[in-house]
Amino acid sequence: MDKAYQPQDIERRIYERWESSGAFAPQGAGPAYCIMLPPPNVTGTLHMGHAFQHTLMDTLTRWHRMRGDSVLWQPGTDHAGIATQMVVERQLAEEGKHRLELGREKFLERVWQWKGESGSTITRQMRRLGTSVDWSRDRFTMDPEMSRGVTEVFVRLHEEGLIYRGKRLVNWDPVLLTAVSDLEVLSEEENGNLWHIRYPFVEGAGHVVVATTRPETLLGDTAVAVSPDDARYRAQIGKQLTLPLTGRTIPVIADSYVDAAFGSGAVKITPAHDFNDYEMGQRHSLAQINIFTPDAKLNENAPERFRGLDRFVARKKIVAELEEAGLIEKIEPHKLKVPRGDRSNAVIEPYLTDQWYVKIAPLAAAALAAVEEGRTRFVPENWSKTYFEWMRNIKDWCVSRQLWWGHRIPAWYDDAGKIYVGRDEAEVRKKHSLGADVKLRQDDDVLDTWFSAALWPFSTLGWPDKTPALTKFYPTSVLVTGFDIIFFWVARMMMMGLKFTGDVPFKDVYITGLIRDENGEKMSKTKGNVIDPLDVVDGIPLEDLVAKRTSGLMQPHMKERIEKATRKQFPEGIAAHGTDALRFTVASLAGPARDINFDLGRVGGNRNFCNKLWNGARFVLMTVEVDGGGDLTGASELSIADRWIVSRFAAMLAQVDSALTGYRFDLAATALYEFTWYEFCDWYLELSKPVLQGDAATEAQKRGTRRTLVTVLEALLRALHPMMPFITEEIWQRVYPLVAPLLSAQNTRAEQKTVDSVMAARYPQATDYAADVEADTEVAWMKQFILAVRQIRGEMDIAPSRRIPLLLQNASARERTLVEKQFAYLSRLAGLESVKVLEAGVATPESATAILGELTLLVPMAGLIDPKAETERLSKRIAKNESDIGKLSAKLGNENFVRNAPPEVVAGDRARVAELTAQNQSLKAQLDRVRRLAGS
RNA sequence: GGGUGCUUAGCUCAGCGGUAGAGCAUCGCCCUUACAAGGCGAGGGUCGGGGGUUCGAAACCCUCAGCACCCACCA
Repeated sequence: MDKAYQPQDIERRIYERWESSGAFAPQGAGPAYCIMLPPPNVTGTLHMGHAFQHTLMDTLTRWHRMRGDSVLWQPGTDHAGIATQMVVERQLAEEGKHRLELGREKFLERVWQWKGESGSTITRQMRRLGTSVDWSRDRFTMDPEMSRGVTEVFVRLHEEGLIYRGKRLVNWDPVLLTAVSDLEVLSEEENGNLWHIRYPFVEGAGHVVVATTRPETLLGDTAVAVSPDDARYRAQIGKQLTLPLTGRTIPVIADSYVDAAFGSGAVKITPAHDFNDYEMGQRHSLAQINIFTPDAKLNENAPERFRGLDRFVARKKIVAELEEAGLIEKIEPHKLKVPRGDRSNAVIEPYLTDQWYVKIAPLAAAALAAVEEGRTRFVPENWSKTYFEWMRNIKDWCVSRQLWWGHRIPAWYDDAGKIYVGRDEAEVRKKHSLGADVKLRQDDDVLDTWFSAALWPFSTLGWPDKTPALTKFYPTSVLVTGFDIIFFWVARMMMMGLKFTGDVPFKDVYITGLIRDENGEKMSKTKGNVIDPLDVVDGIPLEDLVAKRTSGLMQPHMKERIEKATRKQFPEGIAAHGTDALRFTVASLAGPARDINFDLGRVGGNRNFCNKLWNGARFVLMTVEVDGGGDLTGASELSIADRWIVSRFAAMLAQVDSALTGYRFDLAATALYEFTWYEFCDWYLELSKPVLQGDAATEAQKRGTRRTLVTVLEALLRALHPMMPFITEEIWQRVYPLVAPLLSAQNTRAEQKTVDSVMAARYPQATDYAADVEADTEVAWMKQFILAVRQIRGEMDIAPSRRIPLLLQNASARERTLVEKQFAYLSRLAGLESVKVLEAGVATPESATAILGELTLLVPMAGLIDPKAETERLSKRIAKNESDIGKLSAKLGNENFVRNAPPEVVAGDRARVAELTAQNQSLKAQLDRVRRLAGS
């Protein structure tokens, strides 16, 4: 084995072997366990959020697989309608072309071509992360089988009256020229104005002042509304006003929606261009005058001089004309929420169009009930509140999009405009007895991408057919996803799943935090703070990183700032850390927090952890192979340290099990890390050396230790494997042959005599290993003993190579026995030359002192220790003890504490005070002696 | 306007009713044949402020402040 862990050599080779072995597909007859991979955009690339969530899913998948479950992790990609279409349109624009010139068919060819070129990027990247999905079942949302499910759902919902077509206001994106759903509109506060405009009365003098943020929509006004309770306007209700610039006459109406306290208390009503006004228009039977073209220019319903003007150009012109006519009362600066499309960033226009809607209330009711009844559980639990809140206020879902890339709506129109919905044209003709003479035209629109995504948990399993996979794996076990798509996706899968399968799509929804940069900022290309997970894995030189972050920026002026920040943050680029270090890091970041700040330093720490594991394994292999010749089957005897590490291992496994069961990947990672480094490497490997390297131990004792070394290591590799698949596989391949002859049948999967990969081995169970209280206690004492000596050595700057003599005072019978029995351990780990037990009353040389219970440890100072340094050390210790004694005594002096606290707590504190007091007594005596020495 | 989180060591985060923890960074001694990507020691926090419950609060309750996010039709 190399001296240091070199991940890049190992990872690719191992992944290829796993994949080609077919081990990612469901195996065996164990209970079904299934995770649906949230399908990434087929033309996208892997970002840190994917790396994070995929690691968690892979950890669960591998863990359950090793526990003997029949595991399906279903992969796939999403066609991502708008996003993908925009990319291809941009490519065309660079060639000076537009999709309308190409026509639908040619354009779609281009998109498929692009999908073919870039579609494998993300799946390739996923392989680098070790993702153990069942690639043989890979799906794409626009595969024929997936599309069949989409059509089926649409037709059935339509047959039940749960899909309808309606003309109403939708969120219209005037740049993309399509309707979008409520969720795809983001409202940000922006600076604007509140224009107070005078609308003169038709009869008589005077006017009503209306306040508006959108003066250009005045041209579509069909009323002015006031509050019925507003005394100022009571007399004007019912009167007619002259709508400026148009000469039209509109009425003053009363509606309780109007807030008398806002603006002027009078609101212009434009039913065709505002959601509230639309509803008020319905209540008062007002006309709807659409004044915009689809790309938000004024249309033929506007006075001629405004026609063809963009809405914002028209706004200026209208305000200018009003001002000229003396109709502007005042203009106030005003902050308002501006709705923008999440993809185009264009200001969204409420616009009257015909669209397809899903009637959501009946679907939502079932989805609400399922979570209320606990059939689906959110983890952490409080996300269910967010889900409830949205579900209770949900509105009908506009599912049609005026795009080309997506599932075309299965509806046909005849020349009279009559609509027929069916699985295909033939079915429609047959069902409605339409002869060949009737011309039918399919709806041009496609479905919202989230419509097909909503079917993912069952469409991927073969629905509408009743496939074995569907029966076995639905409902799936857990959905792992971010809170940002609870509404977009989770809620919709719940509704569709319940509707079409009668059961929830998943039992658990584990909501992860969102990965941000180290300052808590969202990672984005615009901010230039993106860290590509594969750059963390493979490393990237500074210049390449700068180039990557500053190329293709939407806002070129940010370039300089991004470059500067990048050079400052990564003066030497990013080092290669390997996949396992990245995976272990993101797993240990997966705590309950909602925002997760990605800290490269922690990946570095975990790369070191990999190296530690690597070298620990190297030690084990070297000692076992060299010393034992690999023969571990003979008679063996376990040392106290052997029994201890096994006992500790059992405790760690129990922790990991409960952590992973509760989706606390962070706690599982911590338990594994601490055991591996602090117990196995720091203590056990060191404790094994006196046994293996000396002549004192018998062959059986040596064999016992070698066996323990290698069997615990082998099981530890299995325990670590779900989070760190590559390094554990690489080491396991070398370790397993040594332990295979020793493993009982229960340690391999029942159906396999031997396994050729750690991913197919059985996950170690706490109950397979013996807890050993005696060993725990004894080793704990030895550790205390060794640490006490080490502390003196450390603080006195005694070189590690210098062996020192040690004297013991007040040793109890048990301590004498222990010291004698464990002398080899103690002397080796504490660097002792000798240990001498002093009888009571024997004079002691000047020494540095440590106290362990009753026992006093003395390191003679001659030639080793500076009396002044020892004075300081003792004083510090005494002061600390005194402060502790003070606190505890105060507590014990409170009779309420003594009366009410559990007896064991009180007794514990009392014992502690007694111990500290005794300790300080000897320390003080010692201090006096050393002081005299220092003074002389 | 509703709702949800967060505030613990210089930085990034665990702990969630009984003596303040980890990683990284810092300081000291060590190239002790598993590992210098390391070993052994050390320093560093009145757990955002205030109040309450309790024998005991970083943890539970109230309140204030700051930060972040989500939802909503105030023109």
